[in-house]
Amino acid sequence: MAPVNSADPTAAPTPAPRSRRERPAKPALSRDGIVAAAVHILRTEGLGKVTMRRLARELDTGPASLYVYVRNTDELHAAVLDALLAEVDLAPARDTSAPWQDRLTALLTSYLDMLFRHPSLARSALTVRPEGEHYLDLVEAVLSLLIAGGVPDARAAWGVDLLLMYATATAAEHAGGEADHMDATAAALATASPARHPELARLSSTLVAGAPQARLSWGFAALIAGIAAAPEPPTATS
Amino acid sequence: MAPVNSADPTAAPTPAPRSRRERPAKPALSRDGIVAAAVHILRTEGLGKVTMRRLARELDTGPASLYVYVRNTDELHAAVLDALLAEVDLAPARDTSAPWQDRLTALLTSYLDMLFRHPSLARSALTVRPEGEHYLDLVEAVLSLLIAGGVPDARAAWGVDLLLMYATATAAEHAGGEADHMDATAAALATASPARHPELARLSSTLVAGAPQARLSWGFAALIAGIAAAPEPPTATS
DNA sequence: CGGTTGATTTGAACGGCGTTCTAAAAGTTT
DNA sequence: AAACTTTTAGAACGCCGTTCAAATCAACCG
Repeated sequence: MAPVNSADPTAAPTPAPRSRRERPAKPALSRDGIVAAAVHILRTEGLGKVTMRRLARELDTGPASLYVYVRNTDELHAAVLDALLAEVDLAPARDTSAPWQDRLTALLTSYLDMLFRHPSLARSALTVRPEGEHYLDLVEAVLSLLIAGGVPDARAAWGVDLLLMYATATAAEHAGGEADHMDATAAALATASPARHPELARLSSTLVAGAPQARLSWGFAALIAGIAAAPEPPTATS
Repeated sequence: MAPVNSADPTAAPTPAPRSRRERPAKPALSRDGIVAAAVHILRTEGLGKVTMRRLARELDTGPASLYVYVRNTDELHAAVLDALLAEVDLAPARDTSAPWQDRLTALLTSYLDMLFRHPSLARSALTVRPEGEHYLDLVEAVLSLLIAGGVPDARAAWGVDLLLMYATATAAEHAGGEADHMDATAAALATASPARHPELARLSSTLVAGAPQARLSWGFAALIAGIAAAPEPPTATS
């Protein structure tokens, strides 16, 4: 590993920034500012670098200062996720000219594209509990499309979970080195002996076949069909 | 450094083990032994503690020694996952007396129960690329059940992904404090104003309704139905 | 205007982590 | 017995989250 440090403190051009209170450019630390800086780091260096210490460095302060506005790292990541959720294009939900299935697929694809744009974020998107406004917007959009498609209330409500989870999990799965994943899976499949894993050996090529895009839209189609076709859930009042 | 090991199985009452070369009881470090110890830590302390250093302490050695048998922490976690995959009950795949859908649900439920038994593991199960023998067994079982159900090859092959991903993602979602998750989501939904989120407000109770078990089996049913009903994927040769 | 009070900011520290390097020990071959 | 290869240890580097008590700042009150 190269111990590269372009910002080596011993080689500071400003000889002695005695205290960081010298420079007047400090934007006065706020939750929004913190999240914005975190998003910037995410964009340039990935979620792995969105850390309290790195973020404090970016804001020219100490890590402890952040804890006034953010409870912990998980909450920070959740806030970043919600901020990025604003990028999702909700227009398909309102456009009434196309079939509702196509609009739903377009909406989910937009959500998924956002996650792909920031691969490292996808992993945490599954586990983080989103509470932000933008997340509610997304849920509302998916839900209203299902309702518009004539899906009964109960199935629509539960189907939202299914659809969003599928999109999120797909992004999370492809988060690590993309080519690696498929290659490794294919290699593992190749080790399947026809004796122990007959079906797997027979279909090994089909299992990994298809462009990601094709698999994805097929998955959406299958889910939408399944939600519409599944039996009505019990209407028990929990 | 404190060589404190209250739960060391080989705990020697010798007050000052000057060097760890004193005791002869060292089981001679092997990949299997390492994974077994890691599983033990997982069982007792969760995945968060399955770390190179903690594991080395457990094995009464230094962290560096482990790197001969395990490339890095991710690979260690993958090995632990595969080891636990052995707990999944594959019997439903062979029992030909029940309807295939029920057997498939039983199989997936067994897989999911394993993940619930070790909640912290579920999160990494999504991102980790499983290459072990037990994972192949599971895929083979699911695949053969779909084939047995008359699902055409291409759809069955792609459907396996869908089903396993759903189960894994469900477990991962419930990994964090379980009650917290539902409560927080419900609270977030409550903040939805009927003006901005009409459908969401209308169905807020339905969205979080139902026992986890009921939602789960409904999800399986929807997926299975969707896989069977979805259009045939393009038979392009990639 | 000075002083008090409460919020904000900060430096320092504690304990933990992954990983790599180098040297020592153990085991194996010649 | 000597030369080698593999396995094990020790130590270190640089990161991380989080907490604490002190310092600073800002507003309000007399």
